[in-house]
Amino acid sequence: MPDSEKPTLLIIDGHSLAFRAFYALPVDSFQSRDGQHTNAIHGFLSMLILLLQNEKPTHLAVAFDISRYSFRTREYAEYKGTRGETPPEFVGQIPLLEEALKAMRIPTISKEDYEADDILATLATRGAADGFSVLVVSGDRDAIQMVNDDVTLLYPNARGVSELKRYDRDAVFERYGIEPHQYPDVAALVGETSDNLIGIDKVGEKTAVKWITTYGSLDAVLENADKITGAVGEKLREQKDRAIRNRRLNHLVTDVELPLGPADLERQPLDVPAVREIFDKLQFKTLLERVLKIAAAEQGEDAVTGSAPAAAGIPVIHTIIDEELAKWIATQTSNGQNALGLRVQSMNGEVVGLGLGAADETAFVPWAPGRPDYAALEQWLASDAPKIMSGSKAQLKIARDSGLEIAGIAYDTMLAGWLLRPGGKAETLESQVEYYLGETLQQSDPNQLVPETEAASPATEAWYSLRLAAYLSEKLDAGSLDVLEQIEVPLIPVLATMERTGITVNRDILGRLTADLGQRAADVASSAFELIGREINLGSPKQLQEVLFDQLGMPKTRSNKTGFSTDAASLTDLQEQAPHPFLDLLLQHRDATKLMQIIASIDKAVDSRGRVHTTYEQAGSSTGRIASNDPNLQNVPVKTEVGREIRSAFESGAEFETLLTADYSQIEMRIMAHLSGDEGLIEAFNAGEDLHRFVGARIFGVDPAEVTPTMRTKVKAMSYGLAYGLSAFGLSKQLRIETAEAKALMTDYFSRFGAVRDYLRNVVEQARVDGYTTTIYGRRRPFGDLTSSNRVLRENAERQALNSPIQGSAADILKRAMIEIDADMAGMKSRMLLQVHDELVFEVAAGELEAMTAIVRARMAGAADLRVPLDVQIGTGPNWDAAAH
DNA sequence: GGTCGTTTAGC
DNA sequence: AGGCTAAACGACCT
Repeated sequence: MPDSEKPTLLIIDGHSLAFRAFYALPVDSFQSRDGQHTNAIHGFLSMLILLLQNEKPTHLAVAFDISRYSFRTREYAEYKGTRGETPPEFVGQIPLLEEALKAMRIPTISKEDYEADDILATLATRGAADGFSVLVVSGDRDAIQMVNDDVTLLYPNARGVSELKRYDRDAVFERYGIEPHQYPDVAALVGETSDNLIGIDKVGEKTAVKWITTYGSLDAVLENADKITGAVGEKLREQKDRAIRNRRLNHLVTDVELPLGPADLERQPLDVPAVREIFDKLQFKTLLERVLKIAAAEQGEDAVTGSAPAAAGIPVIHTIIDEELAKWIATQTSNGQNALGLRVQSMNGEVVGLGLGAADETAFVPWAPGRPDYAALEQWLASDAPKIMSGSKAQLKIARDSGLEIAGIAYDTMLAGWLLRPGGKAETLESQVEYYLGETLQQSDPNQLVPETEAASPATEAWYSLRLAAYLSEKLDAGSLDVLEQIEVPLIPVLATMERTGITVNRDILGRLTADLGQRAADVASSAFELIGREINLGSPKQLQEVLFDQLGMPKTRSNKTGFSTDAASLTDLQEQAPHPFLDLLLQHRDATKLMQIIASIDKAVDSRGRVHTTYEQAGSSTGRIASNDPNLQNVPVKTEVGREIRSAFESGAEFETLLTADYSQIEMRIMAHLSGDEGLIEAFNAGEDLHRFVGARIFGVDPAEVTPTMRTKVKAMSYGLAYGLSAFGLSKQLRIETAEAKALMTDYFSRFGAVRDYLRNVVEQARVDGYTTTIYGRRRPFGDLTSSNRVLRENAERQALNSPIQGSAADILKRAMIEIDADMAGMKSRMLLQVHDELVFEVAAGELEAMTAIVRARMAGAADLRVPLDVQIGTGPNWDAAAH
């Protein structure tokens, strides 16, 4: 086989190259945030990248010494004894280097009792025998002995690691005048200072080479020692034991037993997220880019075959417009069994194309009104045949708007990515391709009217969805995968339907409220301006600070980044310390304008049919909750009278009988009772009595009937605060009581409900060990800061960790209920409209109230099997306020 | 025009 | 020094 066709095995002496890099690069210029030195890692990796680019190895490994002790030091204690202590700045870089290599999926090999060079020699020998072209990278001169027709040595020159000198057979001969296999014989005679091997006195390289070329080998030289004249001959005869010992020690072992052979060292695709993580930690920005670039290039080369596709690695896109489509789908899915990637392309809310992605083929189907017959495609879309998508909810909605039904959504990479890393920035298909696969999804530049780059085809996007799904599923733990498949994916069409349905809003009510509030705001503002003698922007914290603290000379409130706080709590405090009518007016103004804002945000979202459609953010929160936006219908006011008037504007649709609301009472406390197993709390819920009254009776040692409203308020605040990691200070602040009293309240609470305290402590402790928390259904949330030395960061993380399983489990439970309710409602006219964390809102069609009540109650109460019952409160009425209870 | 900080509505 | 959000606004920067 010609050399050019042989696979290339590249093997590297890790320590030796890293050590060279350490001395070649200035220590001080390479440090990460936390002061970790990185010069050796940087030098090593940049050399590695060059090697990957220039040599394009098909197989690759890095060998490391385990310690400085080996069979050689046992045989000759002084071996390498001249080497001083390893510099402390070097120590610690090796594990990080190994971590980086692991992320790059480059095998590292070590063997007890042997040196890295023995591992290299073994791999080189076996590789050569197996038909590889072998490249050895080592800074140890003994490695020269490995060189032969199949093995080339790359040796760092004096300038460090930026250049490697290539020693093949000819180059060795040119440099030393000997064959590579003779090198150890020469070295045995000359000695090797760096290994503390002393050679024959007076014998230098010139003499040694002359002898070896004359006689052929060290053995032959020693046999003919008598013939060598002069003082050097005398020394040779005197000191031949040294040469023999040296030769024994500098012989590299070529049959070390290794866990991996050359064939196991095939180049693997990078673990892109892991590479990002470690390079980020090391702060290697440009190196990261270079690594990802060559990784992408390698991927491309692998996949390019025959007629090359436009972008590297991506299968050719078939544009299919006729009956071939049916055949293509049937073939690619094995008649609907196998999943395909699917992407709905739209323009101005209309479907204009569909992308389909299989493992090795992709297809694009143009879509237009008056389109050809796509019966097979439509049938496949509407069937349960599995589809893998990215951001499917929005596409599902658009498809439905265009009269296209999509069922069988089996996977959504956006949700999978979120479950893997909840709470981060929302991912897009583009960012996922970049982040998880290290490749680039072509995007048209949204800032250019005539984009220079064309966006990727929906077919390509569908193909990427498929690849991402495979990657993400491997990364997800069993619990998260379960949440994905059992909760999040089934919820997609339910949410899509709710969003499309929307809820009727009575704009007349909103208009009236806005007018009233506007009038009140204006009145309050003018009174306020009169009081302070000038007109300011009451919405400007900066101007308020001038008025409050400079003009009116009020005591300073707690400070924030821009000065002193003017929030409601601070203003209420001020009102007590330095009463002033301006404060009341300001609070009233805030109240009125806030409500006006919320009304405006709802009002401007009302569509031509009088309904507002929120968008649920399914993959955004850290805990598993759904968020609502544009407009947010999860923060519609309710606590004040005006708030309830706003809610009264949300009505059932004209053809419906009533609105129905259903909510869980104290679901988070019930989850705490379940998770902690606290007998007292469980009894409280099973007793069916008012929770806070029951708990208050226990804590204050009175009969439930004797629990005063004050006692109840305190207990309620304490109970709710528990799930948030509330401190005695926070409790005292909220209840406006002394810290000592708050502390005593907490002590009393925990003396009665100790298992709750134990549980909360345990959650944090477990999260510290695991690095994440888990909900009842297996949803995870990772935490890094629980071990932080920064107290603020650590304590914040602790409170988040103790809250997450509770809030997250509650979210899981309502989601499960929604899926079940939606299924039960099949064939009914009534519709699910809103989700507000622990509440669902429905509009009920005539004659369906009884059935709906039964379904909703049964499914919500039965959504979880807890040690306490789940209490569901249901109410009905013509509007959201009236339907509340 | 974009981002940060503050404030406040809900759970 | 209380967990999870969305949204509006002012202030500041480019």
